[in-house]
Amino acid sequence: MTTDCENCSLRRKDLFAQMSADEVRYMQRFKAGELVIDAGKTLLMEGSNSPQLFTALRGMGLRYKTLEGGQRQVINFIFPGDFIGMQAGLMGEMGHSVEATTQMTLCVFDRAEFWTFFRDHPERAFALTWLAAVEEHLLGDALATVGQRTALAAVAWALVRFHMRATALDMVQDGAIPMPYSQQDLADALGFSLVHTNKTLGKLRDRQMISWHDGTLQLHDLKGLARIAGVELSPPLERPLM
Amino acid sequence: MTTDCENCSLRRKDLFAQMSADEVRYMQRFKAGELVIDAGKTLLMEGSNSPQLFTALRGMGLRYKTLEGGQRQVINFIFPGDFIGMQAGLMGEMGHSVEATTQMTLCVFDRAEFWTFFRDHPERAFALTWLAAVEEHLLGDALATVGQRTALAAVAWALVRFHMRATALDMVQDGAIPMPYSQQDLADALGFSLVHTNKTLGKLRDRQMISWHDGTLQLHDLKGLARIAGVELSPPLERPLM
DNA sequence: CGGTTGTTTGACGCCCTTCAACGAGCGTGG
DNA sequence: CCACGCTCGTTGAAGGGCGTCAAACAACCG
Repeated sequence: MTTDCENCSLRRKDLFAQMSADEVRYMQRFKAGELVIDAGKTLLMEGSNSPQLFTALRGMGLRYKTLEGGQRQVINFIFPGDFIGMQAGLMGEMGHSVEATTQMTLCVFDRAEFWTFFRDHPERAFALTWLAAVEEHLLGDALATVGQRTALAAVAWALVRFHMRATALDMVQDGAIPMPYSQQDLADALGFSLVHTNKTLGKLRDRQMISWHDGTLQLHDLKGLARIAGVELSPPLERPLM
Repeated sequence: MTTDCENCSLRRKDLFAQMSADEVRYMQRFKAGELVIDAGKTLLMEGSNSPQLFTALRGMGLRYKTLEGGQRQVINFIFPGDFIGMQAGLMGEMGHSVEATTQMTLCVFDRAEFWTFFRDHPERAFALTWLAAVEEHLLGDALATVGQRTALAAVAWALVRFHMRATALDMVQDGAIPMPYSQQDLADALGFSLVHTNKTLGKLRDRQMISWHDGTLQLHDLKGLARIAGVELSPPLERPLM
């Protein structure tokens, strides 16, 4: 019993670009099924060549790379609506691993059908490229904060970004955001040690700008955080949904 | 007097994926002209919405973002064959600035024609998406080094990567690579200060692994550098040429 | 010749890493 | 029931990698 693209609640979020009825019908045909994966399991491995592509329907995960020294760099956090596996679909090899942080249910597409996108449905192919461009943009931002911002600014940046994305997906209730990730995950995303990340979060907590416990995050002073991060509080980029 | 795509020497490099004669003809029609830009000049500004797209034919440049504090993060170094302006072409706004480091000559495409790619030439549209996926892959690598590697490993990584790309483009003569960038550029790419980057380069020089002067870079111990960087010495990813 | 840009080196200090320890929550098995 | 192990968050102390400040040198140019 899978969700029809027609009735998919994700499609109605403001974050995602409108799709024509024709496009929706086409995606429905393209959809091979749904996959439920448990928390902590890995969906794709770096270097693998998966025959399937996914878009996250429910749940959250993360993309990461592992270096030779054993260090882990978290590339980004995966929210519902994110498309997963494009690198394998296009280049034949994933550049990072993907793992589920909570239980996730994913829309499954067959990679073999991927090519027909470009031949038969140019709007969808355009959307795919658009998506890749958005990811590149976001990765550029992440690179800039990891490279240039101090720990305090970097943590504030990550939390603000997280909040904006969650807000765009209507995941915020009474100012409380589901936050399934560990401080280690955040540390690995920002390139800081766990200890220092923890102490930096402590500073923001002492200033009563955030509270984060029991898998729930609250930002009590969004403007203050944005000032510390050095970013504008603009809504996230509109993006296509696959 | 512009270069015909037919005779473009870039197309013959191993780095770039083969194109059918049909594709070459189509790209030729798509090409609006050539642009020569002087060293130090800005080609695209962050936030701008350029009506034109480019691929670098000759010369080198760099992509960068500027933060509110005035810091600069270099996103990557631009080599001949790189496609420039995709973000503006797809999302309507550049996420970073682009500037010429040496004099550059660029192939100019009209953005308005961009859409016809997807409608009339699905192979080219596919190549474009492929290109975006490659960039995402490379950015992920960069993020991992900036986030996780020490200064010595990061500098070695950057030099090895630079060497491999230059080699794939036949820019190496007697082990000497043209290196038009300043140490400040490298520092801003890796997220280290100029002083510390300089001292790190000094260490590699003292070990007689590199020499870099007068705009020329030589790597005397590629394997040693790769070991310090913690990377495999694999050839760069094949990529499409626009 | 002065002004500018880029490289190099030394001194000093701090942000961040590492090491270490402790507590809370939570399953598992005695 | 409680002991036990495991994960995760928290805090303190010590040390080092890296940033900042400063100055000098070389190359280039008007």
